Amino acid sequence: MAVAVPRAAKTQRRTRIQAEREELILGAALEVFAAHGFRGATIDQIAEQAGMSKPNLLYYFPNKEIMHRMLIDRLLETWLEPLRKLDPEGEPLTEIRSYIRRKLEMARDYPRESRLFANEILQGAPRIADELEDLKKLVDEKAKVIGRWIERGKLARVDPYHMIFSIWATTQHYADFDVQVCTVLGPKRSGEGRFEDAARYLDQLFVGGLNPKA
Amino acid sequence: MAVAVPRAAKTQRRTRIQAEREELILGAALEVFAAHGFRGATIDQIAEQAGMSKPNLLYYFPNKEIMHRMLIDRLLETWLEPLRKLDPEGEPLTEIRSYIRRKLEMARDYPRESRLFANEILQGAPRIADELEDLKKLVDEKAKVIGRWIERGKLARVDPYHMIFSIWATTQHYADFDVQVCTVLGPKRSGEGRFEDAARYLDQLFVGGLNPKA
DNA sequence: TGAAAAATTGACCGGTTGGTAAAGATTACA
DNA sequence: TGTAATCTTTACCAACCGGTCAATTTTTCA
Repeated sequence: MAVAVPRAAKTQRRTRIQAEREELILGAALEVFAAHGFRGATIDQIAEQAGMSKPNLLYYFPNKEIMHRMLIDRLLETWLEPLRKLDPEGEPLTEIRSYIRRKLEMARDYPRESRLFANEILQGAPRIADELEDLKKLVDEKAKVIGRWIERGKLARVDPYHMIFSIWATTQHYADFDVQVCTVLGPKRSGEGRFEDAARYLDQLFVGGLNPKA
Repeated sequence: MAVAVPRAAKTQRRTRIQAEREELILGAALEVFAAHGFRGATIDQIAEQAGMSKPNLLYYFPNKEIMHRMLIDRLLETWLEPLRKLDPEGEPLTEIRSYIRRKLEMARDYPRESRLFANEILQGAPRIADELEDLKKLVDEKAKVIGRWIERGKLARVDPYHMIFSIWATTQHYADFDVQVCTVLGPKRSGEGRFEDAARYLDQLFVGGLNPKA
């Protein structure tokens, strides 16, 4: 009789338990979505990971899509922060280098978020077409900045878009393809030090490749 | 009564229809697995893509795993060919540049294979642990070659393993993240010319980054 | 403390999925 | 041509999956 949908209660403020449980669930969902993709993840798995029953989980999030959507939204917010921080007034090569460093740190510290995103893009981004348009706007803006740097002779004459792609690709690779990276590096080199090696290498690669001397 | 399992018939050679149908099915399976991942793909989808009924498909491949396994095996065979071709006797920078070009061509011509592999790695490579070990051996071998080139002053002093990772990442990015690449480039630049632009950029990046002058 | 609100659970439901059984249609070939 | 092997289809099943319901337990707070 009584419609008991506290999650959707419009004007009602959230309980302490609500806030805690929602965080717990989102963490579990991130783990499972990142590991199996949207279709491959089951609500039961997420519930078990969160240590609760399926109906209990569904009491907080009415369905799978909403959990996924919330994770994607939250992800994009923090994920694009390094690119937003690219400072048009800064020293070009320094800006690019710290962008690369920050992106690599994110791959190290938030691999699940990276894989969540990769899963979604890989399967054609069916649920985030709008967000990709926003991403395009940000990239357009930053590509212009990079273009101006090039005009001023501060960087080699490269395509700014493909430059950004190559930064994304090389840094996120260490999160998305972690299993492959660790297997290939072998047990001795696949400790956390691999990120320092990667940072050193990428710095060499991009400094060499983007220096305007050529 | 009679066990009718012609696919598994040991010593019997394959029918013409068998060969045709198996190829048809594997093509359909590649399409669906690449788009949805192993778990996300359904036998019904694959059967429909192949234009036949599900039981008919299962007459040729007894289950989903076997189709997937066969695709992965076939994929790795051709996928690693460019790396195998890296010639220890060739001119180092030229060898690397053609390796990059070949990998980029594969991303352009076989994007489904790339996505199939990416899906598998992304989800922890549960079904191809053995194959990854073989991959490691090949990379170990080629890393030594690259190491010798560096010792001889033919390449900048970079980590060969991370160098290979960066080549994989930047080239496969154009297959795996195609949706994102096309959205960001916009309708005008996302034609097939994007691969030529990518080739030009990657050539600049790696030639600059790997030149031994520094 | 007590009662209302919030949180949790077990039982259940309709649809999907991987896979099977068995009978019918087609093809190869002696 | 006849028939045995191969191929295809219809009907089906058990397990799983997303989600609901109603009842129970726990928490909040007047």
